[in-house]
Amino acid sequence: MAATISDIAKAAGVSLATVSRVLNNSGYVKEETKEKILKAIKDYNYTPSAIARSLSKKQTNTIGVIVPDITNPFYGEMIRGITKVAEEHGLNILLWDSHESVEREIKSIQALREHRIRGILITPTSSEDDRNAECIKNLENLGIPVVLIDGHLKYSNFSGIFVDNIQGSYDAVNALIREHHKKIAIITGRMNSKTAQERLEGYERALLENNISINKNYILYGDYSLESGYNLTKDILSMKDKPTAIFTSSNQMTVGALKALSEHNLKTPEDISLIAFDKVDIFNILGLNISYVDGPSTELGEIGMSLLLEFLNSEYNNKEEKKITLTPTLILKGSEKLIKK
Amino acid sequence: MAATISDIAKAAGVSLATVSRVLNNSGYVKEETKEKILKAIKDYNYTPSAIARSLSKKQTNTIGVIVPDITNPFYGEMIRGITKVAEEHGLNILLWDSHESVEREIKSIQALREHRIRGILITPTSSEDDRNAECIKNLENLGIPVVLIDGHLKYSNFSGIFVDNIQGSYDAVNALIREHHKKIAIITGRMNSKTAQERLEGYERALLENNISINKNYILYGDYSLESGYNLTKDILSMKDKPTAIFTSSNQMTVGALKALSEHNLKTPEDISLIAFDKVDIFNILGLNISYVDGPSTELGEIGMSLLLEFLNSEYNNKEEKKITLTPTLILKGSEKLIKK
DNA sequence: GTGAAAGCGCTAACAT
DNA sequence: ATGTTAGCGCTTTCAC
Repeated sequence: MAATISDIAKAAGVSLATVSRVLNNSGYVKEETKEKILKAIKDYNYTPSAIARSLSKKQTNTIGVIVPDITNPFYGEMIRGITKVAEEHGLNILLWDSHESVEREIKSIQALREHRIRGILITPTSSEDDRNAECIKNLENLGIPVVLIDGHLKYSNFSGIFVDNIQGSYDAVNALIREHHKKIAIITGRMNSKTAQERLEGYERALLENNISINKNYILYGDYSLESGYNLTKDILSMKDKPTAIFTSSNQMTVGALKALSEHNLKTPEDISLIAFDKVDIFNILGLNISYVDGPSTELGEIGMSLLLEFLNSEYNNKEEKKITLTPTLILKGSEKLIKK
Repeated sequence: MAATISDIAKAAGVSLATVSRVLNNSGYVKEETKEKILKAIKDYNYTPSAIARSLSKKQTNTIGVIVPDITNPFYGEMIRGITKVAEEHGLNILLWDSHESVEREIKSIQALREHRIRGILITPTSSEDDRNAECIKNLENLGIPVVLIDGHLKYSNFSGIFVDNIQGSYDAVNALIREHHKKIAIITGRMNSKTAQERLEGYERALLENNISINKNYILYGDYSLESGYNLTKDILSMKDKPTAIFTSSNQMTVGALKALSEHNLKTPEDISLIAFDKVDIFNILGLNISYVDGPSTELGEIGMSLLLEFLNSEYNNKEEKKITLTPTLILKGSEKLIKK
């Protein structure tokens, strides 16, 4: 159906090679010949086939992106960062949403491999599972550079751009302690995620450095979903020795926590204090003034893509791994305050 | 770097054709030969090239998706719907974010054309611009089926899945009128969008049917951005003859409106009533109880993709256009109430 | 400046 | 049941 390069060659009365030259702006072509070819291209509404070109060049111009949840604006912003940089370099994005499932992650990687992507950007769902790590190691062995964004893999010798989760939650919990909170609960993620482990670590470190002993009951494990944040917060609210503050370690769980508070007609910080990891724009827009640790979503995407470009441009050598860590900023809005009653 | 089909053939001591047969499960292959080939595939960590396959078959397995704003969860959910159905049929998604810009939309379409996508799903940014319509008409002429999702194009003879915007806002405004509101403002979208036009039309129709004359001052034109919702709401609040209710016609603008209200320390419905078009999950989670017209995001994606599949499976004939319209549901939460002071 | 021809990795007749 | 071969649409040497 669509015109091919030889249709154009025929129409312009030249050879394929010449058409290819004007298509790629390579080699010398007489101005007059060029005109003829350009006209034929227009007449035929011709667009070169990236497929044929890729096969011939033995290289595509697409990169693969795998995120855990496309409906989470955090990842939407990350993708914007990625595409911004990718576009500047003529790269297309093949997108997959893993739905926080390692199985789907692996399937996605397989599909991307078939498409001979130049490189891959991934926020892995689990850092404790052998399967995704192996699968991704495979890519590297094939010479396909991999950049992790804000998430780790087992055997962590992968390049990537990360957020200093330990520092982030350490700062957050310290802010609570400075307000004289002693009973601080944390709602953290699944323990097969290094991110969750680190956020917990920052929490514990802050407590210990301040000689506050760790109360296991105050450590609640969610799964990054709104529901888990909601349920765990209800659990917290029904404790006999109720915490005076909650640290929620992901945006969806924070929303769930606030839902629970709202249902109980509790306000922050009057009734209970709260600091969140990750921004939820709407909170502050609505004047809720929730303090939070700001993980730079768009920046993660931009820097991650730039890192990948470095690998693509240099002769890629999977021995030299490169890790960049961004330190998140603690934004205090008032919800951390301890209101004496 | 990566192994090819002939590496496998050599390793297994058979011809390319036989390997191809087991790869595609076509034709007869002796069980024993098959075993050998499968083993070679494993040994070489071989994955067939979708590129080469596409070129040979003269058909890819990717479809293009263009949305106006990937950071908007509405589109995230829509994409989930699309990918769910696409995956079941072995289709990959090449994603583009138009950033609400026709120029970017056109560039995206060009990139997708180069990749010889099977079909395209698009939520166009403007329905008044000749350029995107022409560009997309072009695709159809090439035999590439196009499905619009929740957005129109100039010369509207395109297939697609839509939301009954007129009915949606008609219902919403009627609900306000039933509460005895007479002064109702609308914050609608850019007038180059048919969606915005329709939402305005429903508004006007409801007023007229109830013998409420239309006050031009109460019709405010935004651009779907949070900022515009915010600014226009501030404008409303500073009117001498202030409306008693606002109808916001997109989720981001609703957030902006609520930001303005919150800054003015105004509550809904006590100080001013409000109904929104599109759900903002967080509102209701936080107990804000904002009434809204529910546009079914995931469903739009699923049905849109299914429609595209129909076109792909049947001999595609661009003469028979097919439009499906979903009627949105009005969800009343209380924010529409008129509180007498 | 331009053309001829090989080759990219695969599929699909057509042979055998 | 398996092999041979042409061809998909393009790029890229190498000639001329």
